[in-house]
Amino acid sequence: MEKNAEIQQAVDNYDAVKQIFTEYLNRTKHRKTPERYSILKEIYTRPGHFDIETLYIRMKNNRYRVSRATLYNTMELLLESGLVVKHQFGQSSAQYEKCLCFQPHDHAICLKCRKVIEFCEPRVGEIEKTLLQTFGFRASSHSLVFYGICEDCSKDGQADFEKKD
Amino acid sequence: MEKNAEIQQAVDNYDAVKQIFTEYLNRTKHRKTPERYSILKEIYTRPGHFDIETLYIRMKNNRYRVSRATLYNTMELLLESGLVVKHQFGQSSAQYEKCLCFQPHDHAICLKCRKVIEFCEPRVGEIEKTLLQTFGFRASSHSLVFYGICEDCSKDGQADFEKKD
DNA sequence: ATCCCTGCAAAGGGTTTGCAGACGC
DNA sequence: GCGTCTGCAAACCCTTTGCAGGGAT
Repeated sequence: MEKNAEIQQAVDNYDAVKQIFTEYLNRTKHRKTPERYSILKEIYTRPGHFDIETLYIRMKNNRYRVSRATLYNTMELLLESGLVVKHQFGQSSAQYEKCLCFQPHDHAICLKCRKVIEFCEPRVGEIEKTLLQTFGFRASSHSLVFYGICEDCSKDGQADFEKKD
Repeated sequence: MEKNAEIQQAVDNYDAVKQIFTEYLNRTKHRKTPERYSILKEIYTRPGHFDIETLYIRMKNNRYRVSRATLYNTMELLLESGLVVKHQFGQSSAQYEKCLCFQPHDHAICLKCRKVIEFCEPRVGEIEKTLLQTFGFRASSHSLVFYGICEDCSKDGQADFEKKD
């Protein structure tokens, strides 16, 4: 329980993450370039989801000079090292998220304000078991996304729905 | 129970679907063009998932003349009429599937052979309820996809894993 | 000094759009 | 005949690729 909190804190700490990344780069014989570390830093010092274009703009505003090509390239390494996860919500551009993958979690996206809610769902694990029993399918990962209306937007526009009695 | 079977048969029947589509076109004041019906027919007389390019080739081989633009356009109508659902697995092209949406279902995709398994999961509905209670989020739809190795591919390549005792 | 990595720009693939002609209404 | 739908091709967006120069090792 408290161990999880510790881990989570480590995740938010750039130095710890930097070390993990360095080990990954050493292990896979990739060069430790300043661009790669500045990208990692930018990702880990900001909360939430982001796409490549957003990250590109953010880094540009922070006086870093990185090309989109390098961003795509580096995201690949971060994905493989498990420091980042990638989501493909709908048909728009891919969304990335910092994560050490200790806790796979799921998402609910508001169709009005595009807000993303994150939550953990142990029952998904049970569904996985059923999948194995029924089809012999061994799941290694999953994606669960709910689309709907969040609480705030529910209050705003659909107040009439509530009155219905 | 048996009613479901009846419904399912109706779904597979082009004439029944044609009528539903016609009603939709009337209701929404869209024109009933031959292209739209031939697309609907092509979709409903073949099983499984497909993408636009596959559908385009298939129709070309069947002496139908439709452009990709019309396919995209018509898919939009079929989506809105509930006769087709759209999936975005990964970052490749969108996958479509015939469906009257009586039974929303989920998918498991084999990372080796790309086979898609379909299954229904009532527990997802329970997760939806939790989402409403916890965050006040009203889900209107969802997407649940498992990635892993199917039974067949498990036998092929990972036989060693089974022996482990 | 090697040769991987970077930045730039062009190419690529899927989807959308603009336009002129066709045809459902 | 009016106004929408079609086919074609160009435009579009996100992502990948090719190439020459630069920097990590």
